Amino acid sequence: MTHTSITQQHLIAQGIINAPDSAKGRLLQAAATLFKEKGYERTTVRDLGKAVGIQSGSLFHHYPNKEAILRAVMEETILLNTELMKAALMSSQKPEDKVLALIQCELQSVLGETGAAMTVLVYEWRSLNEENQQHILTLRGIYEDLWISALSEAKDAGVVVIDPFVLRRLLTGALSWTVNWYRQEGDLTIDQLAQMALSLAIKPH
Amino acid sequence: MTHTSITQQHLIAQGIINAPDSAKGRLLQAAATLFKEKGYERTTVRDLGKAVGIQSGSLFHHYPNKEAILRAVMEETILLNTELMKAALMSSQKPEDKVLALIQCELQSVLGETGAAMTVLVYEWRSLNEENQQHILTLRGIYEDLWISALSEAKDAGVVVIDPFVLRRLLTGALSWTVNWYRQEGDLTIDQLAQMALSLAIKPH
DNA sequence: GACTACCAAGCAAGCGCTTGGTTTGTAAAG
DNA sequence: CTTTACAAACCAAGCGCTTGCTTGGTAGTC
Repeated sequence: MTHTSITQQHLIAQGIINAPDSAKGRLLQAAATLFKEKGYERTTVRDLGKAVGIQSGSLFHHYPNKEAILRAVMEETILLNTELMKAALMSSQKPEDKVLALIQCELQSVLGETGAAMTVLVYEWRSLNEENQQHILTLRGIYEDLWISALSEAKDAGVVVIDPFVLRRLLTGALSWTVNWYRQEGDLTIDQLAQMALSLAIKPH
Repeated sequence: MTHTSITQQHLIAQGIINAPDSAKGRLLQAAATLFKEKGYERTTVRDLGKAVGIQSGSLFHHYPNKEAILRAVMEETILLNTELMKAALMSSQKPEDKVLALIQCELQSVLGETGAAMTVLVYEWRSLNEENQQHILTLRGIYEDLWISALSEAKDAGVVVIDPFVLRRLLTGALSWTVNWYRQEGDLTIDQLAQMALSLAIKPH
């Protein structure tokens, strides 16, 4: 079921993220799912232990505390998706193609396999202490820079009319909110949705 | 400081919502602020008590349990903002003016005085049990119908190109997300922001 | 034989909420 | 104008339970 991309394999080989079939990897996957469904606060360490089949106390052999698990979930997904976005950008030349690639990529992140972790990244950052928030914010900065430079290019090319920073923020909300309504089973494909989102962002040529 | 609109006064007079200077009203305002800042789960009844200057146990004289406070926060803000939106729609005729009115209204809801409660409404509905979720969903349905019919009108008039339901959902995300980045102190006014959002939603005449 | 991964048990703190009793506001009865 | 009555609003204390996390010990592996 689980599909491991080349990008993901590179990061695993470098020891940057955990393999999804390792003990830590399975824990993080389960944590992401639970944190998304119930929220971080409502998820207990006993829930986490049960989800991976160990006692709650044994979790603390892998992570010093519950918050470190949340941080790891966020850290791994932002690192992975930053790399995926870089890869997607490389195969696009025209500014509007780049923007479409970013939209597709972000929708895949949010609605696909890493969706649970991405949702947690977006909606649970309040549960981190200041130090961890700062850490995740730094990683997110790299990701956001990719967006800003692509949108700025598009604006210079004349296909985008409003300020790239405002546009990015409006898109962030629009795209991340899809997790609350989009269903794979429906008629609307992710690519169709990406096209619709693109049609909002750019003006007709 | 607090501005009480005519619409709000009507709802108070009818006993539908609590006056902001009543005991319950002040509790709900404090609850909205705390729930927004710390999240519902991280806010304790002792926090709530301290915020309004009473013992935590005394809260249960006004509401049967903590969740009822959350529900009341959501209920009052959705009722108020539905009425505000109806009022805003009445002074607009052209489809694109109606859409702009809705965008302005929703941004005011999210970024203005009822902002805390609106944020709670959007982000904390998971903390309600099924029955309360259903109740709030029903109220929200009335609100959403106003949006859908305005967007459908705009589509029939040819100023909107994508499906009204999808567009509404993309707008929901974009507009509610503003709470995470928009600051009153900056250069960007709410009306300017509303214009930008409108420029995404409709195509130039 | 050292190390990793785990279990079984439980502790201290914090949680939502209850209880029994006191104060306060209001309004009719004397 | 005072007295009596009563309910609403609140306090002080704490109960029962769940929480994140710790501890001491054990099974399996290189």
